[in-house]
Amino acid sequence: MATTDTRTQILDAAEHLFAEHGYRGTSVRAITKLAGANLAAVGYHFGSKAELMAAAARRVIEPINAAQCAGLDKLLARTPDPPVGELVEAFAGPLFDEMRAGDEGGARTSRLIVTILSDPAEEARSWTGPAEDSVRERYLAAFARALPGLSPQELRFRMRGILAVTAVDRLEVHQQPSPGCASPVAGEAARRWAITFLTAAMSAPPTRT
Amino acid sequence: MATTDTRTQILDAAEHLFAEHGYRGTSVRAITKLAGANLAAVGYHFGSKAELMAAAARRVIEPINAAQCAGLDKLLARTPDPPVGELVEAFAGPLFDEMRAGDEGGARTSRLIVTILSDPAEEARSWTGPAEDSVRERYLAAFARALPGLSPQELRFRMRGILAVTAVDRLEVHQQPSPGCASPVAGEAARRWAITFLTAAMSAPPTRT
DNA sequence: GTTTGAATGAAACGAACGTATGAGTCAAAC
DNA sequence: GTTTGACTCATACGTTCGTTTCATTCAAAC
Repeated sequence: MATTDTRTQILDAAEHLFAEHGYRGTSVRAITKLAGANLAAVGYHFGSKAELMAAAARRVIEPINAAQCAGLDKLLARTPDPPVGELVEAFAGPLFDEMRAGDEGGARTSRLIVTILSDPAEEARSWTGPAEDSVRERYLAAFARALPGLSPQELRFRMRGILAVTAVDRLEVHQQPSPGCASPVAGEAARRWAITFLTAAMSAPPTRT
Repeated sequence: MATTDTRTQILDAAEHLFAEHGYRGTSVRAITKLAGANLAAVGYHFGSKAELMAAAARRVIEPINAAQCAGLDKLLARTPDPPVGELVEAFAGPLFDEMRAGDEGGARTSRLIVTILSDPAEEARSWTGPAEDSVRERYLAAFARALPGLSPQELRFRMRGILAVTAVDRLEVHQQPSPGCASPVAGEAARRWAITFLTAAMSAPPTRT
């Protein structure tokens, strides 16, 4: 118990701090201090700071990946050609669902994902496993069937647009709290706004060349 | 000339490195080495690393801000209620135009903007002047007229979505080059894809509550 | 009771960082 | 010819970083 406890507390602290300050902006000392652990514990349990980041990222992303995968399976079980809106919801929804999971700890989950995606540090891009790629490719194929006439390049552009928009609340968090607008717009409202926004965007007719 | 030359070369190098590796991932030593200048030159010409970042950001953002402002002026001179598509183009267009400006140096311009917007370092958020806010507020008002029935909160969400999507190519650059898809999709194609994508997204009916 | 091995703790290592200092350079002003 | 002031340079300072080392703790196995 004591073993797992320290490991888990370090992971929790790392998730929190990496999400808030990025990879380079977070020191191992700050993580162990927040976790109430010794400085050397990171080296002992994870090997290095980069591997700790990878472990924290895996722990956060795996359930989201699984949910995205299950959502697509459910859709495809019903019809071989799901409509765009449902594909968007199945893909983008889990990113917001995780936000509501924990009472308060879940809020930083999606922030960590976006931090990793946008972190300029090289260490943040080395750990992506084949699971993420495979899910993305499956959605890509489903969207391609739902949006005939769209070139593969433009489709990929739009897929990346989905990821970018889910990053939106993080941009808000990083900026000074906008006056006159409650910063935590509640995960549920943001989720539905994003799906509205993205469904319309994905459904746009191909750009004429 | 020699004075301005060193200052400009430092600015160029800083723009390049900040865009690629972020604020914390870029050392003053790396900047001065790339610029062919002495380490102390940063302190002399700019005062500190944070002020250098602010100067580099200002140099990049000011022309974009001016273009966004002029574009809106031109639209409003024609009609008091411009359509959504033209508002999107006037707002998002300059972010891509700057990309094509320099032969190759312009490509990093928009990347620097996104780096600043998404950089977790506190220093990256302190310098935003009143000019940026005023332009954003003017567009906000114009979009509000073009999209009646949209709550102010959802409108702000969508505005942030525009910024997020223009960040899209940066996410691509940070990831390993996607196989089977030429990474530099040419600024012009990305520009038109983004405008298609965003016009449809902004034009979506309000999310029903 | 002794041994074992995982886990923790305190301290230190070398490297890299942002910044500061003071001497040196050089064209223009006088 | 001298002085001035903007600029560049080599170097050093103090801090913080990721990592390593080694002694210590402590429950379980023998």
